[in-house]
Amino acid sequence: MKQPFFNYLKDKAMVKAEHLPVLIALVQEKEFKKGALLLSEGQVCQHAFFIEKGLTRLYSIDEENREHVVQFAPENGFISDRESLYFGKPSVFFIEALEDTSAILFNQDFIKTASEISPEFRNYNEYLLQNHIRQLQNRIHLLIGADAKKRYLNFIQLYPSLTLRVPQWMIASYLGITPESLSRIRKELVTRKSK
Amino acid sequence: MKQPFFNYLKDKAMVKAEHLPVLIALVQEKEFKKGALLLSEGQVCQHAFFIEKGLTRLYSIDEENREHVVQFAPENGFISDRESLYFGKPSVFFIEALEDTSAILFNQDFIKTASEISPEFRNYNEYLLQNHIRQLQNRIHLLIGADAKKRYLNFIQLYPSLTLRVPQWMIASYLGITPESLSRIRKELVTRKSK
DNA sequence: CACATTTCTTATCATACATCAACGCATTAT
DNA sequence: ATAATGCGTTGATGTATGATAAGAAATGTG
Repeated sequence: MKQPFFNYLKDKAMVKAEHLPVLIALVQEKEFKKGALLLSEGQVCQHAFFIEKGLTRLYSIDEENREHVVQFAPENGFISDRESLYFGKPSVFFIEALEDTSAILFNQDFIKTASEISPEFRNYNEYLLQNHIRQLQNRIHLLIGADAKKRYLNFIQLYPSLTLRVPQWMIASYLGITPESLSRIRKELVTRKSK
Repeated sequence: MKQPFFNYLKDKAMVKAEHLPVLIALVQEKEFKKGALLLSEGQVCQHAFFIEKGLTRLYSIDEENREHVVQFAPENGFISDRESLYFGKPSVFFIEALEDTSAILFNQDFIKTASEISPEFRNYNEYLLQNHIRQLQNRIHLLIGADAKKRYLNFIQLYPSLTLRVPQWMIASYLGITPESLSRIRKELVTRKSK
């Protein structure tokens, strides 16, 4: 149990062996069936999730009932609504398991405590924040400056494994276009390449 | 001087009086004329900037020589290329003074040292990161889900003062549209309202 | 297995926004 | 003053993407 998270803390976050059992004892593990919601709109997000196995997405539903995918998180990824978690506001997002998923749950208190126990954890947590900002800024950059085809090409380059596991219409939603448009783009790319 | 930064640390970041002089001693102050660059593409960003007076923008120039405005920072705002600063990579961005500007410069070392000296500073720094993420996610959300008019209305609501100080074409760039389109949107809004 | 549901594709038409070009009005430089 | 430059506006036209609808393919379910 909790083995992937243990390994992740050890190898990626470089948490010292002595601190590992202490930290691990503070988190819960939970299973979610495909389609289950880890977070619903209106709830205050109580946990961040570390995905041990499976695949999840963060998305919203707007006034016109359209879904907008904000993020995917597969194995070894983190997912949560930081705004809700950190600021204690009701979330406007859903988090859904796209496959049967096993996740580690931890709250802000855990992050605080773990940061005090382990400087390595603290550093890694800051790294995660910085990295998150980097990704978001990159995405904004693409949304502002690149057309749909470029954004799609960037996506498959950045997340090749997701391209296969995630339904196309969700990728379209992530890219900010309709499924039909993505379908056209893919068609064009295939025929272009075969020339 | 450094008075505005001093006040900011005291009032916003809640840094204790005893720590203030120590921290202030570690940062530099610098003036930039309108049009001057605080950071150029290709450079590794060495500082984060706290704007005491004036106005700045972070932007990039793409292959087709188009500018894309990523962020504005007026008085009491922070601006930097976090990716370059934190990860030590050459920046793809420019930071420009849009007005005569007075800024406080500080590097990663300062943040580290200040965090060790003052827990309040550490907390505030984390708050800034979380808040940055919140803003970026919000913007992505708008870019994905809202049309240009909605994004503009959101902008003027969020940054009413900027709307007056910043050239329209830069706002258009920030919104991801052309200056011509923004001009038309504004025209439409004016005539709608007067009905 | 058969049936229902979801996902993907394709086609047609509609629209938001981009492009290109011209002009007026400031501001700045000569 | 005059010229030059930058910014905002407007009009004509083009293009990428959206909307709608229908069918094909894939997937799930009794």
